[in-house]
Amino acid sequence: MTRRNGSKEISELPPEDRKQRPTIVDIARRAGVAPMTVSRVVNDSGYVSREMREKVERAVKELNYHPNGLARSLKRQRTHVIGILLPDIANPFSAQLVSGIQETLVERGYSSFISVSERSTAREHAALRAMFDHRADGLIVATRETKSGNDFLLRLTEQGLPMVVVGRTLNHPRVDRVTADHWRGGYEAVEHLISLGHKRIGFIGVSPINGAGLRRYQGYLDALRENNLPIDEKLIVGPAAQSGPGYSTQDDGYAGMKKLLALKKPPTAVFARNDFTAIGAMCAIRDAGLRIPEDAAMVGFDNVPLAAYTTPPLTTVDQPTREQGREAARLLLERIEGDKTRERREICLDCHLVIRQSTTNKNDNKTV
Amino acid sequence: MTRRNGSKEISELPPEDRKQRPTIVDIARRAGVAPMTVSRVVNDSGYVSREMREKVERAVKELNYHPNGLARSLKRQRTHVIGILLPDIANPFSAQLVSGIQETLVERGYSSFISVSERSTAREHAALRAMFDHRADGLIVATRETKSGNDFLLRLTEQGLPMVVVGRTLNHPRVDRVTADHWRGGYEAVEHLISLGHKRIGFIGVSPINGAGLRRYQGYLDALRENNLPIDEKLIVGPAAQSGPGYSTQDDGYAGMKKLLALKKPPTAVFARNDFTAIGAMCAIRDAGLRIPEDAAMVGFDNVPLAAYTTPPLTTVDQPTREQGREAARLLLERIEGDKTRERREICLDCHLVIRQSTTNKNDNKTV
DNA sequence: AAATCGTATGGTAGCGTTATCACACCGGGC
DNA sequence: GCCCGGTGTGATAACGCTACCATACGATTT
Repeated sequence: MTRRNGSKEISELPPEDRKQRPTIVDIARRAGVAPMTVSRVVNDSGYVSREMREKVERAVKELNYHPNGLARSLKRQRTHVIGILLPDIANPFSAQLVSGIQETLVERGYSSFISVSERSTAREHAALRAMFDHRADGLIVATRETKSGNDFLLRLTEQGLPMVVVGRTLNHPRVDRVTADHWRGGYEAVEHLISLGHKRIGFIGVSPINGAGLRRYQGYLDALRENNLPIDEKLIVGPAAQSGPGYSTQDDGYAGMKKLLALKKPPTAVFARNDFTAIGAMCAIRDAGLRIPEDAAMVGFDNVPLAAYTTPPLTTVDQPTREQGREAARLLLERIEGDKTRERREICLDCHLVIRQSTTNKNDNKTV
Repeated sequence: MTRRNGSKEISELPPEDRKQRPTIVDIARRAGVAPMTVSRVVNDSGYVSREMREKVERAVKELNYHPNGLARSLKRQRTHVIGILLPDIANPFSAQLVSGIQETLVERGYSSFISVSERSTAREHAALRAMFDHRADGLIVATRETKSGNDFLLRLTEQGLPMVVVGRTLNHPRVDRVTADHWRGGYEAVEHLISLGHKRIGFIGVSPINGAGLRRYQGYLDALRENNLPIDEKLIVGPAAQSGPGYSTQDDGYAGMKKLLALKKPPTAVFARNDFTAIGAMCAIRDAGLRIPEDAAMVGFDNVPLAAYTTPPLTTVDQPTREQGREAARLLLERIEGDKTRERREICLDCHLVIRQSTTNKNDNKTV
């Protein structure tokens, strides 16, 4: 009983009851071996005789020993923890991304801890700082780009923290990148509308701040251009400029669509930045007493599970989110366990259009 | 240059370039003081002269020093990290809960790391184990109850890990609990339907496994009983029994409603276990060519942001999720920083019914 | 018979912090 | 002149673990 002091508390409990978590020394004593031998058994490394191994394993079980991850990580200079930074959580995209990441990580013996920035740069900083200080072995970052966020990420990279970004950019030679081809997804969505005869096609959800970086929006612009349709800025509406990183919700969709419907010549079809925005917009159309798709067709982006259950079911662009997660984790582990300084790598996966009744009701109008 | 060996790599880089993160010793050397003094400056503890403090602060800034959280936590026996265990992530409930938790935590100087069980007990175990091994100071658990999950949680509690459960139970004298009054929420939802004249009211989303534990469902049963309406088991349909913990999605809602509509006497109103289930059910009603609420009224639970944007907007029960998060964090910190062995405490917050057009279209039929 | 090798175990030293004690200085009160 | 309390600084020893080296023994090999 050389452990701890705080003398008063000790006397209140019988010494054996003090639920101190056992350490490797406790196990060693109990099994009558050296701590080093316990370590070898627990980590299954080096030579241990059957006899010793059994003694140790018995002691481990009896005291319910689990190694202290802090001490182990400190010594090994490896935590086997990957930090995942998400913009927000209420979101099928986040869920599938995490699911894909974890799929790869668990089979390689890593755990992952998630943090959420909630569109606040202060929170983003705090989360990154916490991950860095607790020495995560690497980071997967899926937050939206901001100036100060980027600076911070670059600083961490410079300090040697391996990093992969998903669905965004970060310009650094040692930061890998995984995305889906949002440009093409947007392009095909708009081509689909054009092929249905639409000529006035709106876009909801782009804010002046980050329109340049939004590739699905660039796809929209390019599809119009290449089909010789005019780009009418009145048909492009975004969420009210806000302090945080760009984002767009059902509220923005509703408000945006109202603006479009108030125009002298409203669009006959609308491409929304994401499915939630599209859902909000569809509400506005319905509230205006108009029909979808006859009076206004709608396309979303992301193919969230709910998109099959809107009224009418939503045409949208599917991106392989889970696979992006898997690839991101793979790249990160490659860098962590292999060459930390190898040149950046980029992986771009394909999107594809899912046609439902919000653009055409030629199919019979059933959900499933 | 006493640091590290791996001799070959060293010679390839000029020694100054080795991006080793600086330690407290590096700072001490640079500032010409003892490590202890650096520690005092960094932690703002004990006596330090202005002169020393400035020297140290300069060195800290120049080398961009940040203390190693592992070492610090190991020494202090405190990580200042709280683990949050969520059932899944694609979910406004999770988002608001986390948001509330973090609100409280950041102002008290803690960080939080999230893990997701994704309805797999194996994942749940792994996540808990990782949190425990990395010595999180406490846990907030919002996963669904399962036998093996409960056992595991109880073991961790017995080992002295402070814990609060949210929206579920865990029977242990040292585990606090935060919930909303789902029973009353369910009760009021059903009373609302009864007051509109409904007599055949269905329930979607309960599986035989955990119906007993689902308090909103008990509220449904009790409301029927106390209004002398018969409980008809044919009107109660759940997701197909499955291995994992109970859950219910739009898919279950759609399938469940189809079953109900196929009955000889289908219900005139349905209470769904959650909003997503309700949304799926509404699709099934529409696909059957029926009107909401005239042919079938619908009530959900949770008041997710999307509920205001369904067709028609969904009557549902709102629970104060963010506040549950705040309370959970408060209780946990109280236990961590105060009396670790104090008796369990329970906090139950009120729900309230939000009436929209899926039960009555007397209001004018606008979304906002 | 000596050198070599695979197997088995333990000792020691640190990973990067900080609690604790030790010491040293200064001014003031007796 | 001595003691005291407040102030300032550093040395030392952990926290719990594992990399590394040292040792030891039996079985080959030369």
